[in-house]
Amino acid sequence: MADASAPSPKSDMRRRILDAAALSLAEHGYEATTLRGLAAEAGLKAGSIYYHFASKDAIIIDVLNEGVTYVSRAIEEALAALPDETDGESRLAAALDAHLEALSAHRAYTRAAIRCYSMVPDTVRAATAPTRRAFDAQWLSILSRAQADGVIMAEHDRAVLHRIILGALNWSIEQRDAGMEARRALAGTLLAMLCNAGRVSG
Amino acid sequence: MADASAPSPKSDMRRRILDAAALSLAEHGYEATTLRGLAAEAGLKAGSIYYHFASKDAIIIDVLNEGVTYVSRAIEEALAALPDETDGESRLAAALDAHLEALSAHRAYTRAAIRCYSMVPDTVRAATAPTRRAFDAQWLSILSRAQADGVIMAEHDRAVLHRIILGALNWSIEQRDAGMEARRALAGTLLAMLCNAGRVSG
DNA sequence: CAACCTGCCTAACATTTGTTAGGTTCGCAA
DNA sequence: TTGCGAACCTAACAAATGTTAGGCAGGTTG
Repeated sequence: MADASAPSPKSDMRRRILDAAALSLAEHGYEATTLRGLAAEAGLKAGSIYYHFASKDAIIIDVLNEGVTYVSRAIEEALAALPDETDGESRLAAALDAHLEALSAHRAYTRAAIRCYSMVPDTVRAATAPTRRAFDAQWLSILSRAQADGVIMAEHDRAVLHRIILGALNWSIEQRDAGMEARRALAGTLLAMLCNAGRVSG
Repeated sequence: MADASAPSPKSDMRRRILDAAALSLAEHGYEATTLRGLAAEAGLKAGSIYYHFASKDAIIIDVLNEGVTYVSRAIEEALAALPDETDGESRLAAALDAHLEALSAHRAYTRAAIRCYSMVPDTVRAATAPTRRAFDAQWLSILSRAQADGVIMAEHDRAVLHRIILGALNWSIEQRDAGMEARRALAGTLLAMLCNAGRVSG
């Protein structure tokens, strides 16, 4: 269950630093996230952070990767939990719900990952790019299957659908209220739009 | 036509500073945007910026407001240019196109406005909030009319539709290719999704 | 010529940044 | 008791930040 890289929870300080970094990144961005600020939030002094991390960027890399991984795993597990005979529309609905729910459940990490990726130094972006590419591939695969199942019309470009879905879902982190009611409404409306697009006019 | 606050173009330095700020904000964010960096880009020294602006935040406020205003005015003018008998779906399409085209045409300003708003100091956010509220109202009004015209089913919450549209459209600024072809595909697919949502399953 | 304004510059200020070197404290092992 | 490593601290470093005070060249106006 636990991370392979952390065989025993000798100290939770590393996690507290990551949590503080995620929160600061999500709210104030990369440059405004300072080691002294993180230290104060986590309950130690700035210099001590270097016992747990090699540099500021090493912290940011971990936060950004975790933010994407949370969502990716949530979708993967939600789909894996479905019965084999689940219809295509329900599978798509489960993916949308899982994505939105993960965004909300780990808001600091996901918000940091979404909003800070393009403002971060090249070295950090390079270190987090593989995780993001895998996540993109995951959604493209979902859309591919949805089209194969006839849930979404095949004439729509998957890359375009991908951008619309990602944009619509990820935009929700800018909103104040991330309540379950708002999430259901968003996922429901988006699903209806996806599943009916082109059926009438086409 | 010209700004009331700038009766004559005695110097273009103010605009060059704003352009540099928009570019820096769009690419690197608020804290990474430094007065010395802007000065170097605009072709003067850091201290001289204070002849044109009262502070760093005064520059940022202007950039963020302009970014929103560009899109708002583009939509307003596109709709005003339509014949009175234009059908609802064409009106909605024109709004989507104008929004996307304005994002691309003034990419630095619009990207700065979209990505930096929530990372900026409270004072800056407060100074740019009215412009954004007016823009929100503009889109809500468009959606309201589209529902009245029967283009979009009335049972969908306008606020939810608003978030989906804004998210899908604004997400496009993260992409490398903002070519006209990609814009048309995005607007076309989104329009199809909007106009057909619920017609079958409802 | 003198006075003045525009537009820019230089030089400094206090503060904050990431980072490092060199401790200190504490618990566990031999 | 001695030794040792984990976990943290203090104090400083050079560099960069927004901002300000004061000055200088050049054109316009009296």
